[in-house]
Amino acid sequence: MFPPLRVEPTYRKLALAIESRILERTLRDGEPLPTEAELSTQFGVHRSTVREALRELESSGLVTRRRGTKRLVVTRPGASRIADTVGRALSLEDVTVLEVWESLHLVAPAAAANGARRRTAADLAAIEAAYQRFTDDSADTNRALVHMLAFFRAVTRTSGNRVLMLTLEPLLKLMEPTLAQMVAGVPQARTRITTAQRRILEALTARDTEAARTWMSRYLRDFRRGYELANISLDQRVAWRSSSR
Amino acid sequence: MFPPLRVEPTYRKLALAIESRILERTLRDGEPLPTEAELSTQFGVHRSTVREALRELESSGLVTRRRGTKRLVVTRPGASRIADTVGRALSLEDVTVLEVWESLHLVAPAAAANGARRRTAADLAAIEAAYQRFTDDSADTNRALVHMLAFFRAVTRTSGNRVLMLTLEPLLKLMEPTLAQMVAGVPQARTRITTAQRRILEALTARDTEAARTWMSRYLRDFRRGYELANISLDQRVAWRSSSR
DNA sequence: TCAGGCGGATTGTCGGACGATAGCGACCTC
DNA sequence: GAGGTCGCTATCGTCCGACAATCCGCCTGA
Repeated sequence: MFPPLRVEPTYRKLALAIESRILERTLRDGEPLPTEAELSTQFGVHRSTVREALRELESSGLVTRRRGTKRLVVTRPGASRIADTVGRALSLEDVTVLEVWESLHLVAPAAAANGARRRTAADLAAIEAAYQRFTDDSADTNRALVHMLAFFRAVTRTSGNRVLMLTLEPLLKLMEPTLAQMVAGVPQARTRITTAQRRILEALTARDTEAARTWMSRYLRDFRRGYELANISLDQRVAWRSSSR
Repeated sequence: MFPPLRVEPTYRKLALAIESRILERTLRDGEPLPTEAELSTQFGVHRSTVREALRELESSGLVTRRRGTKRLVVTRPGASRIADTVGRALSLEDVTVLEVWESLHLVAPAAAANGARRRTAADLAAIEAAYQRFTDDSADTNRALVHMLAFFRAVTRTSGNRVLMLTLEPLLKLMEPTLAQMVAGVPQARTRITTAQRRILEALTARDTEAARTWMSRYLRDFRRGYELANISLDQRVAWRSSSR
């Protein structure tokens, strides 16, 4: 038995070659990539081929172009890019709001509980800031949403677990549309959100693990109630609008 | 104040155009993409430009080439592709084994608990199959690993939550190298794994939510113990080898 | 020292070419 | 008629070369 031999096209080999340079840190975050012409001569292939490889890397977020600049620079695919990728995949799978909610309800309370132990003063300040912004500036639904999401992020960050942070991101993005609908449609939502956020903040301040978990959990369960009140079915598919980036 | 106007290059617009066709299901899963020449005339751009756009889509997994075939077909980015993307990102962030373990310890027990309620007979059969394969064929570490991962997947599937399944995938991939090290280095590992898996299977069979959660949790905690015995530091960065795909 | 102008370097897009091969149908054999 | 072979054509992979737009660094002059 021979292994099925696969001849990868040149552009793919090229992309892999550059990718591995980035992964092994030979090319480091922030460094500019060689120019297309340079790569073309170095690898001994035509510039068109180089460009195809570059598009591949660009789309996976390993290289990006800073606004209004020409050269590509090496970057790490940030949370928001990953969220895009994952969110798109999930929406193509016709994942329901319920599934996303469940996952969020799994991640966020655990993160909060973890955070209650390890949160720093800076973490707390960030959470408080998000909380304040929500209470001060939640008249506009979109603004309110932004602050809510920021609160989630800030709380999750206290867990010190970057995997959780990265996991959270697509969930938030997928929840956003229905969440907006809910906040807009349920009058008492803002008050309840404020209360829950305050309780969570207090729990984190007091380093009370269980309170943090519980209140985050209640907070999220309240969302479900809100959905019912706003007549949003949890069985509907999540919405997705591809961010042009 | 004007919003910063950004002129996207043609290849990007093209990629977005095709992507949105896929997202809105005008182009459906499995359908072949038009040929490059066709796209080139339809959009009125040069074929090179089309190709750059296609590379972008290809790298994001929205279109793929079936082995030994020419035409690109529309596909949904599968779990393993997502796992690649996420795993790469996490490894670039120098995420530690501990962080991944924590996340796994968060997801898997919850999935098992959920699954205890909704598991079907087919689910059970799949889990049992994975369990059997592990007990029968765990002499070779790599084989053992494959079966272990299959067990996790099968259990998580019972939760009926595709978000969890997708979340699990990168975690497994990131754990794999250290897990292999552990299984290879700790003689009693195989026995303990067998036991834990059997308990989990039994709990799921009996629809015992709490037992399922507990045993999965213990199972994972046992990994930590194994790491200690095998002298694997949880603070080390996760390993990553990019799968050529 | 800093604003502004200038030229080269780099990217974006294009036209076209050519070899390799996957896909497909015609044709042949049993 | 089923199955296999042959050859054509469409399509992809790669290359060559060109040119406009524009970013960048340098130089100059106030």
